[in-house]
Amino acid sequence: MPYDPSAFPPFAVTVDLVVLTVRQHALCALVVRRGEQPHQGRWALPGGFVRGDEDLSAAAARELTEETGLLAHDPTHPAPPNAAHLEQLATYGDPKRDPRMRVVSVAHLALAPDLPAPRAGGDAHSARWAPVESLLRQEDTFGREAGHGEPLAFDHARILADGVERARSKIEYSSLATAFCPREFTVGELRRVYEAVWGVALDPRNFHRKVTGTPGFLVPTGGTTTRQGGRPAQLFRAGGATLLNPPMLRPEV
Amino acid sequence: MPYDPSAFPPFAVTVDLVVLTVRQHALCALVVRRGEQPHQGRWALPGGFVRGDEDLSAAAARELTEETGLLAHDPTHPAPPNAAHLEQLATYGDPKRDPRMRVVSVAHLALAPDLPAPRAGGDAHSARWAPVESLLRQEDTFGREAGHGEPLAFDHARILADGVERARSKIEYSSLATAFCPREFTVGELRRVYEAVWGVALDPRNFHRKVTGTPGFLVPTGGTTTRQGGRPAQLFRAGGATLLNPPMLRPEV
DNA sequence: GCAAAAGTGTTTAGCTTACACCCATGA
DNA sequence: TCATGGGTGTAAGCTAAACACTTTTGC
Repeated sequence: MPYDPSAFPPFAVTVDLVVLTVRQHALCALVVRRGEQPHQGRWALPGGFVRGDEDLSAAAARELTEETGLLAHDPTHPAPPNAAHLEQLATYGDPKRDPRMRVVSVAHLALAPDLPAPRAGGDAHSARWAPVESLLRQEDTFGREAGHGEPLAFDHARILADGVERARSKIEYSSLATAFCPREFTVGELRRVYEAVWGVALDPRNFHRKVTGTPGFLVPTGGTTTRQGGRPAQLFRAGGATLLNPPMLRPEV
Repeated sequence: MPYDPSAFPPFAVTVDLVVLTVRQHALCALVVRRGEQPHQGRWALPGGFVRGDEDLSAAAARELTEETGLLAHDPTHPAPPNAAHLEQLATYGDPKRDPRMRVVSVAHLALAPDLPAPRAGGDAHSARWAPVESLLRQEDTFGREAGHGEPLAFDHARILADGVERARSKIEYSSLATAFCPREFTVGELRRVYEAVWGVALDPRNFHRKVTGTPGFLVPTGGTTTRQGGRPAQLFRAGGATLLNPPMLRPEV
């Protein structure tokens, strides 16, 4: 059945960002306070319109830098100090997802190390890191959490849940967990990333053997640190490997 | 940096389909001959514009039915006889990917059993199943293949490659390979699906043990068939399990 | 009978797990 | 000295890979 292309309906295309980090043993997402209607005053994922001459990934990288100061990191090049992992997540286009007009949102997932402080940019009045656990619990129960009573705007709870699930599964078979760590980190710090993202406890001894025994995952820098207390721990940087084979095994839920 | 939403640039949004099947031991994709400019006469992935009141998945399901007669299959419901698996793949929005206008394409991946014959629909003059190996080889070498000399239109070779990669990895840890099989199938037929998608040979004996030993993957129907020759083989239907744990292991490349 | 495909049994190697145990530091 | 986290050793159990072998049909 032919469809007249000259009469194609106009869409607005946006990018929304699921920016995840690990702070204080909890997986957190960046949310911004909406400054305008609809859902004014509600928390939402950062995002914005794609410009006319801009690729989707470029729009996502631009929004990421505006909101956080982080640079999207092309994995084929050496990482700048404030690098974050950025990848496309999925696209959301329910005709009713935005009451103003037909908006298709290309969601992206960013993984970043713990930052000093979020930086409010774009049209957001303020920004904060919130534990994903509390952001997603609201979707089900509407239990009012300390300081932020409403569920996320639009379909952003759904997008966040998809992003979290992507991150949880992807650190199983890739070295992406290092994107949550500073440039130099210890095995224990990397383990705490896995524990926070998966929400489980891992055996420190087997974890150590596993990650140090996977070729290309970690490269020792030679230095040590005692910033976590206890015996000095070796410092590592992320190695060149991107796929872990065999993968890290997530314990049964 | 605020950006005036009232001045958002208008986009056309399309869905493109990577429809895969296995025929004669080869992974094949559905391609249609373009009937109009640009790239008139070239092979392309089937697709079309998303309508004004239509969700993205609904548009993809509509295009799939128009092109093949297959029904997109909600895995929470029992499968109709002509069911296909359909899922979102990725979104492609390079500003220059279509010379006519700014088009964002939300690609979807469909997996279907071997069909009697493709059915030309939409604005396509004709449709055919082509081995993905030959469709993707053209991207690199431009070696002229029998009967179809040019690479795919637009960025469709890239989209196809992404869809094939998704299918190859997803049959590792999910029961999706059964989507390539008829409703009742033998272990050997399922193995030939894996072999065609991965392009490797698998040990029939270990494969048999593995798939029949994974709970919920296959349920015996009680019947047998000799349509593959040799000793009669038990017939199975896809079980309720969607995730395979432990996964099928793809041999080293 | 013979070819062909379907299945079963068995051995070996690699990996995960659980946990005992030792190491090096700060307080 | 003790608490804390870092790191190594080791034995048990599970899985996959390789392959010998039996089963059941069509021709």
